[in-house]
Amino acid sequence: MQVEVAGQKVELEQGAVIADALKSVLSNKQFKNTVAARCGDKLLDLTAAVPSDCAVLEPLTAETPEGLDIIRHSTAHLMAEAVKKLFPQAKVTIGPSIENGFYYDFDFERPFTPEDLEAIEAEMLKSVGADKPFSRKEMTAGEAATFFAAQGESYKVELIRDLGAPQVSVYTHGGFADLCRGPHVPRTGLLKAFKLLSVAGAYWRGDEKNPQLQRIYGTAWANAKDLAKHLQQLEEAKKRDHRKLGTQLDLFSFHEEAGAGFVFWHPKGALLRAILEDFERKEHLKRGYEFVQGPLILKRDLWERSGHYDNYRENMYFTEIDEQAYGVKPMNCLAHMIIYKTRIRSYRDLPKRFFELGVVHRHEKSGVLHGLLRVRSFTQDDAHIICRPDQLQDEIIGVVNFVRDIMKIFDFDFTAEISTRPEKSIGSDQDWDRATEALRQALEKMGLPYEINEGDGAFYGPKIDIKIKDALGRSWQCATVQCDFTLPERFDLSYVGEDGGRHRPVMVHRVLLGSIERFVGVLTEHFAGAFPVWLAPVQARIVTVTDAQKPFAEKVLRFLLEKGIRAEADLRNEKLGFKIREAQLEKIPYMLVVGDKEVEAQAVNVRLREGGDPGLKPLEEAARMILDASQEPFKRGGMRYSFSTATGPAD
RNA sequence: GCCAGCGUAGCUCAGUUGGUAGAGCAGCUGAUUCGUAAUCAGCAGGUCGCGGGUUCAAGUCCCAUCGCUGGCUCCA
Repeated sequence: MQVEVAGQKVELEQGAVIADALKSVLSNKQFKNTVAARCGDKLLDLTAAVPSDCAVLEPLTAETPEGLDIIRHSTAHLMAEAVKKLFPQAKVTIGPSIENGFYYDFDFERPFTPEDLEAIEAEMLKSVGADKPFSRKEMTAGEAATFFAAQGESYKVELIRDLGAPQVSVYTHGGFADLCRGPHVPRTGLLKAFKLLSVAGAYWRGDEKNPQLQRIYGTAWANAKDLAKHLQQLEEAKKRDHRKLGTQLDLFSFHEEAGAGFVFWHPKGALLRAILEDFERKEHLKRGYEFVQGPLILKRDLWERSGHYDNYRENMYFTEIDEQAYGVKPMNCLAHMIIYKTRIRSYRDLPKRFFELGVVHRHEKSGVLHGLLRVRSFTQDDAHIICRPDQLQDEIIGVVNFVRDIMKIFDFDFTAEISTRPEKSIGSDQDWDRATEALRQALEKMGLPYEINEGDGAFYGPKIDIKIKDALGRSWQCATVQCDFTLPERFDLSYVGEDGGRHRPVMVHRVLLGSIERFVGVLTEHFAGAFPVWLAPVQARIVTVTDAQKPFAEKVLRFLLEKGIRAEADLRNEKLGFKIREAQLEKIPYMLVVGDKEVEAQAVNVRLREGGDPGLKPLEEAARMILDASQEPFKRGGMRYSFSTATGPAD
């Protein structure tokens, strides 16, 4: 048969081995770097036969994403071999490749220690040195089950049973055998650049009710250089960790004596929040939102009626006032619905867009708290849009547009997901289908790529989740758009239609930044603490050279403050270099040096955080420079403010 | 909540096999008046997260608890 092998037409015999086929066209060096092969969308072991329907056969090196993935997965096998050798009682489960590396879960009588990891790593290196071949063997499911049962590998037996396939593959290298679909590198000698990183508990099949396994995480790369680079990046990421920067920049703190997951905002952090909040208020007004505000606690009866008590109770705080039970709000929707219901609404009044920077409290499990990114008390930039069913699509598009504009202003990339009905939920299948479809169509119309997250919706409706990444590449949900046909029903929301009859509106829950706390956290890491001028709590610091310039420096400060610039003056009796250093460490965008020359010229000497040095500038010009810079993201943003007004259908 | 690791001065960290706590920075006082990332000197600062226990003796060992970190599960 004719096959195009690595770009060359080759005549192969039926059943020819891939490695041989590749060897015939590749140089020795190229072949040595080949870890597997691809035929169409199939990834294959080098030891496999060329499939009879294969037209194009490509070698995969460690440099390709697929090749790297195979290296990582193979390294997981290598680790499992080492673990079984050192701890024969450990049972193997699964070991996939993940971003930057791999993990493998073991059932073992005790947790692995850091010393164990060292021993395991040493054992892995031995196996690499021995350069053992990975060999694949096909077995019937029955044979494989018997084979693994004989070794006491009960998890593998369970996997074989659940796979339900008649035929399975078993890979062996050295004395170690593992059930796996493959493919793998041909020899352990190809796995050189890896490091075991940590141990963690993980539930079998990700279910809390299952036994907890011992998971070992590792990272693996094509070569030592890439590995070193990655480890270096991990170090770099630590430097931009918002928890560290939060202390360094004096933005916020946490206090054991006050309670876990509660943020204390220091002056600069509180100012940063306020800047974000002002920005949001303005942008919401431009888009036809109205401000509302409800109380922090509401009677428990209301939470029972809304379904929160049944579905969200374990995340709520409760209290009692005058022998009456109350719940602290974990969400803002109830107050907004109550406000909606204070009068009869006409179809002409819709959509109503109620916005609130609402403080919510959620009892998150202790183990999930994480700096600002996961707290127990936070402020949502929350809105509820109550509209007619025929307006739903446009409203969702409006919100997604809003999200896109905002993310552009902050210079964030984001990914979108649609989450569908979870097991624990309320409402009819029909409503869920309609709402899910509305969300899907909105993203389709806007041409945004998205993934489907089955069963991950809120209990009252499906949602679009927008995620952005932190310094370590972990994704955090910020914006979310949730359709809700259920709460309007439960709270009997209505509007009077053109026909004079009562109709049921639809409600959209949505947040843009998600929580101010989380957003500040991600923002801090995104900019490594060097906030753009429009967000920087301190935009300019005046630094004097000696005490002699104090009066002029104070004059400059008043001038800048009057212009609306967030400025402060460092008048301390310290050397200029020292004051510059401090301002630099505080990541203040503008340093305005004032010495005798500047007093003489009635000007300031501008130094930039980024390093440039615009030099001597008259006060007016310096102020304009700073104000211009703080407008920069809005100029490039291209915000869209179109929205439907609440006047109903054409008159 | 679960698994593991960690909690020493405001911050960053030392502290030997158990022998009774130390540095740098920050702070305070004084000197210095200086041109773009650290001026010098002195002083002060700790119930070693909190509570039990073992021991002649605990920052060090054990138990419990609170908190933090990395995961798991869950979520904005």
